[in-house]
Amino acid sequence: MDNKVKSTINDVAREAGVSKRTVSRVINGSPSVGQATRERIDAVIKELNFQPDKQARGLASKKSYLLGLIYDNPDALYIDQVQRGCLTVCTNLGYELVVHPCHWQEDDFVEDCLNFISRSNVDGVLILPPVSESKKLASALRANNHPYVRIASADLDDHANIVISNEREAMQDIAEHLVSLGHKDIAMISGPSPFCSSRERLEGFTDSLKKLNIDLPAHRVIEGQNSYESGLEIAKNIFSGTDLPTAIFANNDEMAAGVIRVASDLGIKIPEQVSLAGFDDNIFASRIIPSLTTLRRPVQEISVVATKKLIQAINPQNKAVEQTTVIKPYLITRESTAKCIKED
Amino acid sequence: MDNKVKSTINDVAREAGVSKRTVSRVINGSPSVGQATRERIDAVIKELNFQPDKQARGLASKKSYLLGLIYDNPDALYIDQVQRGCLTVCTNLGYELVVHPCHWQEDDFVEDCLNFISRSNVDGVLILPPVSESKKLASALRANNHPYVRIASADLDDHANIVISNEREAMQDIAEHLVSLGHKDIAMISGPSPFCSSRERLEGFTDSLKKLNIDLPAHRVIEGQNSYESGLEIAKNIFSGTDLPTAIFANNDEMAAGVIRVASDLGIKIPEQVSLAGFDDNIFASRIIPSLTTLRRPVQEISVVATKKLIQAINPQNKAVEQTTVIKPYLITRESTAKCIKED
DNA sequence: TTGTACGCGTTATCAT
DNA sequence: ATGATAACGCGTACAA
Repeated sequence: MDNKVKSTINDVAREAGVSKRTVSRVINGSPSVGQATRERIDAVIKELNFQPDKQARGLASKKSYLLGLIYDNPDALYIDQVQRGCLTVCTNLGYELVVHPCHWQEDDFVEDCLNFISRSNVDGVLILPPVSESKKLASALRANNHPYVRIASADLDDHANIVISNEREAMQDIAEHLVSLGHKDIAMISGPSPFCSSRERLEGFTDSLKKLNIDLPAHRVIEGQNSYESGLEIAKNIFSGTDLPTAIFANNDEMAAGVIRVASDLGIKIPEQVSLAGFDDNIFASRIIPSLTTLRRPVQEISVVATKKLIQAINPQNKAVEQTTVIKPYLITRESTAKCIKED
Repeated sequence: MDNKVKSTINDVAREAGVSKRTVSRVINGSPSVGQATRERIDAVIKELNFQPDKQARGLASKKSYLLGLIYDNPDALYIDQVQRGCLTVCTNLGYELVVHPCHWQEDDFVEDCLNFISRSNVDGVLILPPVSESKKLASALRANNHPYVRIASADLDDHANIVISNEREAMQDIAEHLVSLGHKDIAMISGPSPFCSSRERLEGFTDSLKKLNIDLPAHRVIEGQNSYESGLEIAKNIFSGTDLPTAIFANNDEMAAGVIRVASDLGIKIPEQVSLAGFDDNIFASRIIPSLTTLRRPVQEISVVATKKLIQAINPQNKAVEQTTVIKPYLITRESTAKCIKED
């Protein structure tokens, strides 16, 4: 196997007895190449194990065949799934994935991302929540003509530039699930109010419950920070009161895990006394005791769609294939929710 | 801010009134540039916000300033930490990180990795366990002169090419911890025997216990698959027996989580009846009930060292700074281990 | 349908 | 210490 010698387009051209311009045409799938010529060149390409050099290609065409992944998300599992989904598309189309964690709360974060893009020469970027909610970043990218696709939980951009996880609608499923179990006094530990996802979930939950004739009063909504510690703190508050809700929805599994911990410490049985549900289907949602009823985003599917959109945005000449834009999370029922035993 | 126009080395040269060769020298820190010239050029570089183009640089110098990360590891948290550690070094030195998950059990995996390297033009690769244990991959890389650094749990390469997590020695800590709590009848759920890490941990545990005059008999060692499901299965076996061990060490937190689940289902109290410890300090180790005593690898620190080594391997002209090679995991004590109550 | 010639932004060779 | 000039591998007007 002549792996050692990297053959160039010139080698292919010489070997096939054509000019390198024609080889270039074949590589890039130009239609104006004779059938016979194309086959001959294809054969030589295989024989020589030729792969166009990304650097040279980039230098000449202003394309790097690199995609950037911008995120600032403590959920490693989420990131990992996004990366894997993304790469299934990338590899097929000759793209590579360059990762860029950032700190979106910091002042220079937009500059930092812009800097990353020009440094690395990525052709476009995928932006994960919650960074994807940044209006500033999106405008900056648009202003600099950088192709991008956001993954977010609300409809905050042109549909060519976004894939939406419809969390508002997904909340209907958990609302119906809890109500069908007989719960009427339900509490919600919401996420940080600046996040779209928090608002979508809170409003989706409230609305869905209302449709089922259940009220979610203000005192039953407590804002958390989406962290385990925050879950601990709020759970202590809830459980120290005299009238407990019969069910709790936590904005994510992290906080739900905090609730489980406090309940366990206080001897409160989940789901016997209080039902509990989370959001994410985080890795420990199925491991924890009791295992968590939760809503799972089809993360990998979402990132596949997003990557396809991004590559489409980078290559506008390919006529736009219609792409999905909205994907709904779905309910996973486990041990932490059960029939409400409280009498009316 | 003239962000829009990307200035080139020519702009800098013209503006500074020198040839571009000199600018190039300044960029690359060549010593043979006059003090005054250097300062003038530096000023222009700042003024024009000039950044050398990676593509062009790569084409000319055969360096892409891209680093590859090769792994096949279900533990997303581990990967994420590696990436973050790696990037702290990368960003400072002008490198970017390209990720490449692979399937190291498959036949063409070496070829796939080689392919990735030539496709992406990465200057070198970081290899994570368990892929890092592959002798075939390492030889192939060496044969093709591809710089690489492995992160592994045993001393299986030249110290310039490896960072070792000394798990054998770390096992001494958990052994001492359990014995100091009075445990004498200890079981171990080991990892898949083909993995170095499994062997290191098993032998390390056995030896450490022996030094403490505790025997780890063959029937107390059960081989697992490092998966939650595998933990479930083995735990069912152990707990269905008549004489239970007083402590169990599981090769990772995933399997330990399985043990906790089965114990909970069977009404066996951890740590009251059986102490339990894991390895990794996985995300749920601190969330699960009871929280897990475990061994944590300083993953981020390890990946920082590994990345530095890799960049050093890529640029051999920089005189080798002495680098750490061995880093020991450390014990984290939580709820799942307690005093042995069983009488002698 | 195919080929020629040049340019992309940088590094490297060899002078001076 | 500095500079002219040729690579590097590929894409692309323009020509044929």
